[in-house]
Amino acid sequence: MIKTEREKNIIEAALKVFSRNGYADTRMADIAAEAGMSYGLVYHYYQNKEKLFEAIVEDWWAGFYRELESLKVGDATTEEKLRGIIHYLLSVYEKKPDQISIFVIEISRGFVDHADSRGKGKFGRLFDLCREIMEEGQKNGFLRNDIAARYLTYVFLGSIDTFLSVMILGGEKMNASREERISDGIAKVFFQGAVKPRE
Amino acid sequence: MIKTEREKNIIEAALKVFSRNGYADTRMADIAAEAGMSYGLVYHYYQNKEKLFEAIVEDWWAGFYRELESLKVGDATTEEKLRGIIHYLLSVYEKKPDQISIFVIEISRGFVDHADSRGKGKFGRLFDLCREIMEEGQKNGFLRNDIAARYLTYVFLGSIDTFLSVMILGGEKMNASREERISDGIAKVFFQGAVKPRE
Amino acid sequence: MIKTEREKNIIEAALKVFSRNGYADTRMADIAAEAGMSYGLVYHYYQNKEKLFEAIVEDWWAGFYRELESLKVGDATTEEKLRGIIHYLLSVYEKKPDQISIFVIEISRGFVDHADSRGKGKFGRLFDLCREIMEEGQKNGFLRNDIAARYLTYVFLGSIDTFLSVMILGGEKMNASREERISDGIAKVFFQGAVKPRE
Amino acid sequence: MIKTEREKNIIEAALKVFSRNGYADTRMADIAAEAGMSYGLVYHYYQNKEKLFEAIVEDWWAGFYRELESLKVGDATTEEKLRGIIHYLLSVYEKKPDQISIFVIEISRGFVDHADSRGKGKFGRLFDLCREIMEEGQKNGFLRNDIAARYLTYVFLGSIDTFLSVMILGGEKMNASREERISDGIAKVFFQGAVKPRE
DNA sequence: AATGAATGAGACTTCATTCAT
DNA sequence: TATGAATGAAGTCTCATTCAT
Repeated sequence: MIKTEREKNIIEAALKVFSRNGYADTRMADIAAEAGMSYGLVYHYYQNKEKLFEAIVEDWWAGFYRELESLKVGDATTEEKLRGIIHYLLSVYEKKPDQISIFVIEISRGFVDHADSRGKGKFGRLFDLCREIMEEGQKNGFLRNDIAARYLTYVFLGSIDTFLSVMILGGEKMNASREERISDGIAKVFFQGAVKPRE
Repeated sequence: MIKTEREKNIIEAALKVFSRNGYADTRMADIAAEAGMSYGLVYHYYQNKEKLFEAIVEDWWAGFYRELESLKVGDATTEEKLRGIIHYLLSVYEKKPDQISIFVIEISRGFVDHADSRGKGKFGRLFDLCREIMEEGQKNGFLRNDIAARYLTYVFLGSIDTFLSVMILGGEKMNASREERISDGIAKVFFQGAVKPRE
Repeated sequence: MIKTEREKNIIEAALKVFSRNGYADTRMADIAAEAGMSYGLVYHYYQNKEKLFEAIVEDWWAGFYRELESLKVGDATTEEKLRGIIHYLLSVYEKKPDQISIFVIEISRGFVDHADSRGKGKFGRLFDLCREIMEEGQKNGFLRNDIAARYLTYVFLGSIDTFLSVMILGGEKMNASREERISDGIAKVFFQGAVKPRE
Repeated sequence: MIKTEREKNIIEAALKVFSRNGYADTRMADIAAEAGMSYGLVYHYYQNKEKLFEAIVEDWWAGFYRELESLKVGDATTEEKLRGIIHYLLSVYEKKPDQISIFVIEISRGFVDHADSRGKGKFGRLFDLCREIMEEGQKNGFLRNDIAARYLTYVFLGSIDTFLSVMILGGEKMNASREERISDGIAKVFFQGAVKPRE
């Protein structure tokens, strides 16, 4: 899927506006204005608003899956893999907060709407991939197996998701050291629990 | 805030439709139809769509805060309090899934929009209440204090939120025994971590 | 046309609200609120908004005609009669500014609309009565007859009308001495002209 | 303020419909139909009904002020200047009766409403300009100064206004010779008074 | 490629009026 | 008499989308 310069412009602008206003409150004209072109031209490249949104979502998932898959098949330990996911998501937030914003606001929730038009299936695939890593971790004895792998997945992804949400909500800036601290916090709680270990 | 029968009708119908279609895709006419009345009557009771939505949100938070506050000030242990929150949210889901749906879809995300009109401040208060319980837990030595209380809060609420989201997404039915199992799963992971305890 | 207390309440309230907001921007509910009753009751006495408005207009014209007719048939001089009209209108403004406001805003202009529903014919009758006085004045040699009586009428009524409009616009309060001065100003210009008389 | 052809179309159509039905009873759809286009297009050019109306009013005043200012600063006598104003207004009526109609029906009265949105301030400026001419006339000894300049202004403008109103009401057609006669009638009464001069 | 004029479905909302109580 | 719940016609306005240029 090679993109022309124009297409990249549009996607970038759309990302910004969708993440700022949400899908419903975004007008094609806003996106065009943000991209510095007429809205007619946006239609030249993207059939309609829905398709444009999907293109963004597509981009997002494409990158995410690439990362996830490579993590999954790699020979890292389960802990490393899961830390890798946390790290990946937080680093995307650091570099492209709008993209995460779309993910959080429209995809991870909006998916309820419109059958699959806004990514329900894709979201399911994320869960699946993650769950497979969990199952692997249970099989190799690292993770507890008195709790279903999918439950572990929910807790895990939910934690990250809420962190991201809160940061987006608060308009918080991210930087490498902060990311380090947060990543570690999520990982620690997830792996060892919130209860203070007995000395 | 005493409500007439009609007002209850409307709120109930609105809850159903908003949770089914999301705020943006809900028409006042749909709500009126669901409530079996003309849309004019809806306007007789609620100034406009936004205000009607707010009334629902208000109801939700009112109930939630009541529960949370009573949990917070009670003399239960930190663990019991946190389990109480999990239990409360899952049980509301069991009894009134639409209400949780609104919470998850529109409030916990939509709050980004519209300044506070969709509950950003209220959401903040939830976080605060929860964080205070965490701080108490840290003070009394139950919870680890190498991780900020607000981070613990995020992981905790994020886990529950994702569970709820996934169940809503999947249209899953809840029942008491299932609720028990899920509650326990979330609590276990949160308290003891996902790592398999060494025997 | 005997009116009950209730009917007088309504007319008074309607007068106030119509004059404040204009016909189109007045809601039946506003009138009812102003009258301290439910709008259902307003309908009990007046068939609809149009009819209620007409009743007010009717009242207004009834009083005005009574005055005009009595002036016309009286044995006062033409000058006295015309001064009488000026005086009457200004004194009504002093006592019931809302009533004049209705006259000015809705009747003297709004009459263009709705065929006769808002008083076109009545307005014509005012012109006629006034013109007859002018004609009489021309006949008895007081008024110049190189100008059509109806033109004199327009100038005469137009002057008063504009005074009233400006006062209403400015929210100006009227009192006896002021009324005296204004009456005299209008009369002087109308009778002797604005040009400075040669000494 | 250069206007496209379309904008002129719209203004013209709006002028016609507003003057025919009044502001409140004019629907945007009517204007669009009159202009032979969809109502969407009207909104493409004018933000909303209020703004469209304002644009018309703006146009009207712009032309009027241009005339008035040039009259005021010219070196004509006071009498010529005032006759100039009468002539201007009547000639506009002759050429564009709708425009005068708007002025008379909605501006010169409707200004009471909506703060300034319908031209209260502009109307005040007209009074001021006219009053300045009156004051000049008083200073140079042409006009009587036992009557306030603003009172002279009211009588003067009121006379013209009523003529215009009556003609609009009667749907009267204007032509050059008639205009001549009316102009002269207004001027004569205003300058020399309605009283028959003693021979 | 590019523009933005043009269209019209559709949503929100108002408010006169009716009517059961 | 009196109330205000209930209805629905009608109007304003938005905005995705099409299309001539």
